[in-house]
Amino acid sequence: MGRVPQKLNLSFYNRKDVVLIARELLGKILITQWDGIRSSGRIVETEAYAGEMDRASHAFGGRRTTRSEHLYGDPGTSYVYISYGMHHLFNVITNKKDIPHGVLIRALDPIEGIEQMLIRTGKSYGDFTLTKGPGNLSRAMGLSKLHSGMSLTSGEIFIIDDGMRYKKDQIIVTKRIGIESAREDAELPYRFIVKGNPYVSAKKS
DNA sequence: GAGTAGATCCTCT
DNA sequence: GAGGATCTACTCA
Repeated sequence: MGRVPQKLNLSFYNRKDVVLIARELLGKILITQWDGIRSSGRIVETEAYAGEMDRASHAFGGRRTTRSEHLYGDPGTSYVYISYGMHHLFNVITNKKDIPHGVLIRALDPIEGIEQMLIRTGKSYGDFTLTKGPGNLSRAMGLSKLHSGMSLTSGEIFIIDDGMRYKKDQIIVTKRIGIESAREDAELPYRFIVKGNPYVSAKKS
């Protein structure tokens, strides 16, 4: 690619089309850096959550609670939330403050800090479940609800663009998964995955 | 390989 | 007190 990697800045996150942002996040690199350890991975699966009109969103119908508060935060911040009592899910906040748009990062292709990820998860090298699925991903990267509300444009969590682009025929668009209770909105084509990547969630849509 | 149940805890009703 | 933007292990075939 030959391009200098650039950290995504506010002008990437503050756009209105959360579905477009979710699509563009494919191929970007998510990096966490704390305790002197750097871990990173290329994003290969995302889902868009489109605010108060989206039944699958925690903010559906204008619910604004302690849990979903960070969904309403500034663009370019994180929203980490615990599901089923044990899984941390990492989201990127988009659009603008008070608009609860977010992109759930569902899977990564690990690049740096794999040793550390293996230690965090207790898995062994070559295990594709390491960063497959939002719960595993957060555990491997060391993300927890302590990191909810953190800025992604400075500090310890950020996303860079190294110029890598997936071609149109490498990207598959499907409906979202794991949100059966969202009824008809579960059918929306808001999930983006990279074709053939072994770290993409195995679960069928 | 497909289908199902259990784990486990925070949040909302 | 119920249920969830999930994962794993176990069953059956």
